[in-house]
Amino acid sequence: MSISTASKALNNTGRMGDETRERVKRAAAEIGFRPNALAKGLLSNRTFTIGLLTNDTYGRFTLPVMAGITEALVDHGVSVFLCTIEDDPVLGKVHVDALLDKHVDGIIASGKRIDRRLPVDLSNLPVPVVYAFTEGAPDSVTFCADDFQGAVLAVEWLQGLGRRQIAHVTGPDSFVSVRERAKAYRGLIGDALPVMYGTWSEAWGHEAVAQLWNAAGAKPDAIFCGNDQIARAVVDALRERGVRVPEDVSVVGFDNWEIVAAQTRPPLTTVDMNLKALGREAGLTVLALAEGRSVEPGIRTLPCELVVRQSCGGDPEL
Amino acid sequence: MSISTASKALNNTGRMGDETRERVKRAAAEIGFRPNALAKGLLSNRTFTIGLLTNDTYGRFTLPVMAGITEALVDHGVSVFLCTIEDDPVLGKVHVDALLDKHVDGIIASGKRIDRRLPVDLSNLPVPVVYAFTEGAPDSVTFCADDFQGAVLAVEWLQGLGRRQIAHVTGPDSFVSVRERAKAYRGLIGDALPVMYGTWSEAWGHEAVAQLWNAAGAKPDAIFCGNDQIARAVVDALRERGVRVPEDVSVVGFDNWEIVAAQTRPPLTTVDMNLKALGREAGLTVLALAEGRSVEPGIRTLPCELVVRQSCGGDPEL
DNA sequence: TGGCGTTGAGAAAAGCTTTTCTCAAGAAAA
DNA sequence: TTTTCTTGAGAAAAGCTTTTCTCAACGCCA
Repeated sequence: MSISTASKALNNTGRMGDETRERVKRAAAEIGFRPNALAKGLLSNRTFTIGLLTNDTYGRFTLPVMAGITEALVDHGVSVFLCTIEDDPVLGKVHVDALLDKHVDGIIASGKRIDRRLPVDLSNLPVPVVYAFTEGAPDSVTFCADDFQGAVLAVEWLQGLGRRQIAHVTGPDSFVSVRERAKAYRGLIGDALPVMYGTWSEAWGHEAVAQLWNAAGAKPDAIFCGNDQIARAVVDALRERGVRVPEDVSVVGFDNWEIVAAQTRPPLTTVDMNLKALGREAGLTVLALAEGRSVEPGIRTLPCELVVRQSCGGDPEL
Repeated sequence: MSISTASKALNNTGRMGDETRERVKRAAAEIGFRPNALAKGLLSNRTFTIGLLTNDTYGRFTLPVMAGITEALVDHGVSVFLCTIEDDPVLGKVHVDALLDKHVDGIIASGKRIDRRLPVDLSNLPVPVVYAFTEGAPDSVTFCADDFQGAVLAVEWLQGLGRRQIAHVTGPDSFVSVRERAKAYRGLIGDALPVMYGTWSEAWGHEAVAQLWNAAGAKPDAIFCGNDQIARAVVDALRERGVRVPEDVSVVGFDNWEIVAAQTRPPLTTVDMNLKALGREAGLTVLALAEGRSVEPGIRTLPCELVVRQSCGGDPEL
């Protein structure tokens, strides 16, 4: 039996007797034959591997993205190299070179904020590059969450519950995400209350509540927080002051970071950025590019959704 | 110029004039020549890739392990496929098959607890397998943290601070880690106080404090917690009761999960399992096996270390 | 000057698949 | 019976490196 005949039998190509084809397949199954992906890749210029580059050490954002990528691509036989490059350009180059040497079919760049670039140059690479949750090069394909729409979702939810004095405690206004969310908030509630910018820490959540409650005048009946850590601290701080959540004040977070949102007492209603879906899209896109299909460049924003738990009141069934 | 001469020039092998060698190297650098790793792998049976298999969705334990692996191997030109297989045997097989097709040099299995196996059969694979923070097959190489020693570290630290009534609030006793830590605790403080088994949740931390403080008799002056989430809840619960940490009660956690330990008020003194070092060792070991060096099978425990913050008092400088 | 050793460089094979070409045999048509 | 198709199967090349072998040329010694 010649090698070429066997190859054709297994790939259902070429012309041959059905009986021959079956016989080959049986024999192959019997000896547990595995075609060597390296040889195949050498020939076809497709390795069915991609690289995921990130500077997100804790995997806070990258892990959901990675999960989405894998979910979308594992069925296509694609495996993913995860490269955590911190913010080190040298390390970045080492990893990118390793990926290129291995002839990955494409690279997805990810990160921990959408207005910063990875410290590596990904232009003029011989493989397609897609950006997910990090700033992309001009004319590249970039996926990110719709911060504006997410914030609208949160604030409208609070308004729908009858809340009118809605405060906004958020992160540093150097973040585009923060400014987008603040803009959406402003658009819905006007200029009655100031946006409270701070750091992404629990300490700031406590501090902000202190500022709000120590000030003279009416207190907020709802607080829209820039992330779940702040929200958690806000909830804790309110409880410590004897303010009931959600009866007296509704609190909504951002990120749906399970590990924080679900452990807060009461568990947080929060905005989920759908990072997994974002990863899925990015994975399918880089695959399309690898297969030579053309993809319109530009920034694609994916909608957020609200995950209702108990920190706002309202009927979780709705 | 023949291809073979060029190859020898670039690899500093073969015999040729220095001038020729230099000329080849210059030319290669000029055109940005990259040897094709696929072709090289086809020939040498080394792909400089390994697979990391895990069922730890949140990356709580796997990410530090991964960071260690990468850190140890990136210098050797090795890239790592990360495969999150949840607890799905089918998904596990899909990923393992994909890895084998791609001829990874080895596989590292990891997980979220050291007394459970991944839902995949990794015996009789054509590549070496190393286990890190998950239960390994018999006669395999397995790395895990020394829970007993870590617990000793924690309790002795409390004792060194003069604490005598040390409670132990921990997770379910179905976990080997929990039993190991409890055993170490027992060995040091005797049977005076019961070990309090519960769940790995903040709720349990609150509940446990309630039980301890609602009971009649003397209160503990220290609490050794089974993980940082419990420790955080314990600290919160104590504060809510007006008990001062660390003045009245010292609290020590386990895991050194930055995101929890550093945000707790006060920040947690906690046991670090050195997962990064564990990953490094696992990476170097799988590399050694891939290179044909022989490695003694067995379980290797790596020592934990105590990270001193402020929840115990004592001088962090010591 | 003939033989031998050395040195530099090229040829060829191996590693594994897939694809394209070629070819032989058998069947159908003339 | 001879010619023409059709069908099934094998040969060969390509994809890229590395390694082993071979070979030509040159210098040196006898």
